[in-house]
Amino acid sequence: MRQSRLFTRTRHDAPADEVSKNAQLLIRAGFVHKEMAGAYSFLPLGLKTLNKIIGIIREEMDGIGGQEVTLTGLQDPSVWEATGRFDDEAVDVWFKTKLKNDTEIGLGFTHEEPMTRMMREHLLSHKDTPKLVYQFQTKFRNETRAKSGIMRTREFIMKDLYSFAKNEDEHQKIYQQVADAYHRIFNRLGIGEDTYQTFASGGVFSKYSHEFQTITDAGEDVVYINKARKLAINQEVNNDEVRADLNVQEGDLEALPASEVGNIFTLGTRFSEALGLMITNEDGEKVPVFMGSYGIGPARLMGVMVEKFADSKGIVWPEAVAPFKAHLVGLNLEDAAVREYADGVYEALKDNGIEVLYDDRDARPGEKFAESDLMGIPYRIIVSRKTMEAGVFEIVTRKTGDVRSLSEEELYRDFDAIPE
RNA sequence: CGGGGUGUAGCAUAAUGGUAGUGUACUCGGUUUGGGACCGAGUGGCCAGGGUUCGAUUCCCUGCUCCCCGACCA
Repeated sequence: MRQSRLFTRTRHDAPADEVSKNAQLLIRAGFVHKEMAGAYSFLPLGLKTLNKIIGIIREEMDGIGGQEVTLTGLQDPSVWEATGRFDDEAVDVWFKTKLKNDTEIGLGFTHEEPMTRMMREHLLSHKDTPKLVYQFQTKFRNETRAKSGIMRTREFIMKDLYSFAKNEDEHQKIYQQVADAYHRIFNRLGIGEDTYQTFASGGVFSKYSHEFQTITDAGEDVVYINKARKLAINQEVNNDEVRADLNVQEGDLEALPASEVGNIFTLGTRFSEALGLMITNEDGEKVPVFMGSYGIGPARLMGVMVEKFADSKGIVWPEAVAPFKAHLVGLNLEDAAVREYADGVYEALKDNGIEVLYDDRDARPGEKFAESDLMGIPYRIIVSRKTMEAGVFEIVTRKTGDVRSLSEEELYRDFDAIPE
């Protein structure tokens, strides 16, 4: 993409009403726009990154047999009343509104109820399980206090997966498969090292649920971690009983701030019983489906990555999620020969399948470098009169600042092999 | 939801009971051209409603907004 056509601009100063690093940098770099408290719009660069995160999650969900759907965000109260969750006393984050005919409806904050009811039409036999169904869908939560930039908002896309098993044994296998997929996702996003599968409070059907907590100073939670064993316990369940269960001493745990980037939860038959999602088992008996739910917030992940990887110059994206792999920065473009040369490099990079943002603007070098650093694209390719005459390309790795010269042939052939 | 703040130009900020200054951004001209350049000229602003006052951006009230701390986050 030609930067001269990008409608967003960067800013020197962060808006005064943003305190979090993620929002400050994402706004300064032109990735997001704050519409109101807890509601952010995604601009071209931000949407590219968000979609890359979503793409990775989607690949891993598909990889374990997940089938993607999109449920409506409008919620029928009757299905929620069946589980007692339409009551504002039971759930305090509801956004509710009314149809023109005065019928009350809700805006979905999660989708267990409608998903469970919908599946009544499709799951009838134990032969119909296991099934995994997921979506990337906008959730609305009327949080009393939005905070931490894009990490805690009132409207956000969530990947929510629901699993349907014929019994608890089958469910446990799925649960583990999803946990494994989550680990792969966080590894691919470059935060696997600092992301812990964390014991958290369970429910009626399981003693524990699991959160995936990424260590970051921007985190809202505190988790107790034993790094050697890759073990973590959420503050809310860090007690004698749980530590005994996990065979860990209090003194071996380190309290660290963390952000919850995912969770996996055994629902059991709570929803299937309440909503009548029954299947016929091998013995001809009607039994409720054994369910699980599994969430990941792509935008929160994006915020966590900014928080963890940014440096004093700006954002540093992992290659897997950067809006572009390369930032082609053209200098001396007022010289028609250099511009023609740079344009050619841009076309060649695209022809070689390299996602590239081409700074083709007639701006000064310092400004271009500063903006490039702010945006955090992993590799900067500089072309100028100097590099044109020398017949080389100057490659700067954003993360390390390493500079190297490559020939044209090396650039196109070895780009993927450039070490970080 | 409890407590505390906040609101001035696109953005960041200053001053002020007598209609507002600076930086940046933007426009134009000129000089520049490998780390957000320099000179000159220009455009552009007091959250909303009510009150006090000769006069309110300023003081008071109400509302709204946004931020922070706490609670909450199934």
